[in-house]
Amino acid sequence: MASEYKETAKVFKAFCDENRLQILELLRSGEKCACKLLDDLKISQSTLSHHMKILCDAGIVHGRKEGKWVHYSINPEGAERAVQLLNEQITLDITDAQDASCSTKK
Amino acid sequence: MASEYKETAKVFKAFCDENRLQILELLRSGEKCACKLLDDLKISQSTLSHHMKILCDAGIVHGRKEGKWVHYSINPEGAERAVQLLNEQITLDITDAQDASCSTKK
DNA sequence: AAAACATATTGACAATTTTCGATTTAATAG
DNA sequence: CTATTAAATCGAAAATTGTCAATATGTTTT
Repeated sequence: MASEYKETAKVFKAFCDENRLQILELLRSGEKCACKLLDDLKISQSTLSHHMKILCDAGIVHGRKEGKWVHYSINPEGAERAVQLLNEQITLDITDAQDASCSTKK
Repeated sequence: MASEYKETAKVFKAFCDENRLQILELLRSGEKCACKLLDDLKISQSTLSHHMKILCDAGIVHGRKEGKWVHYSINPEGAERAVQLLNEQITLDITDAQDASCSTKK
């Protein structure tokens, strides 16, 4: 259960960097080649590659290799999984016993 | 639009730390006092306070002060906003012109 | 085969985040 | 009013993350 946290954190880290959010914005209009993404971003090629790895490892983005190019796109299954995971984090659990008392008594 | 990214990132950062994920897990069963959270976590009081600030600033958690205690709970509106925001990041935009070509021609 | 090109990897450094102990603030209890 | 208690803030250290230049890898073109 403890290691679940690490995996969960990994998914949401995909959305925690401004450059990655901009990359996702670019991919929302459809599949894009890495070289196209690089044109629109103010980062180096190696930095882009680093961010694409994080997005892919989180399952949010998929890379399709074609010759020397890689075409990236949003992965619908990974995206859906992220939404589901987020819902799990914030949905109240009505089955658990409610113990609202302070550990230090009033 | 650029600063939108920062605000978006701030929300998802709430879900990117293992301790914060555990805190949310504890809050899923209902409102909890900070002192109660501290009992269940293996972190110092100041570290807990730091994480609660991040969760509250992201709008995911709400703190209710009662005397010298603070009772924390998941904020349903903030949680809903996070889900909405996540959907915005990953939902394909069918209105945008699709230009899938490489910037470097084949 | 050699040159050119797109992307990935490496290594170093900068920036940010997490953590804790010490202190401060604010509230209650004696 | 003083002591005690819960939580926030501060300052510094440790850990993680983001960044780039240089280099490596794999592919295509000449």
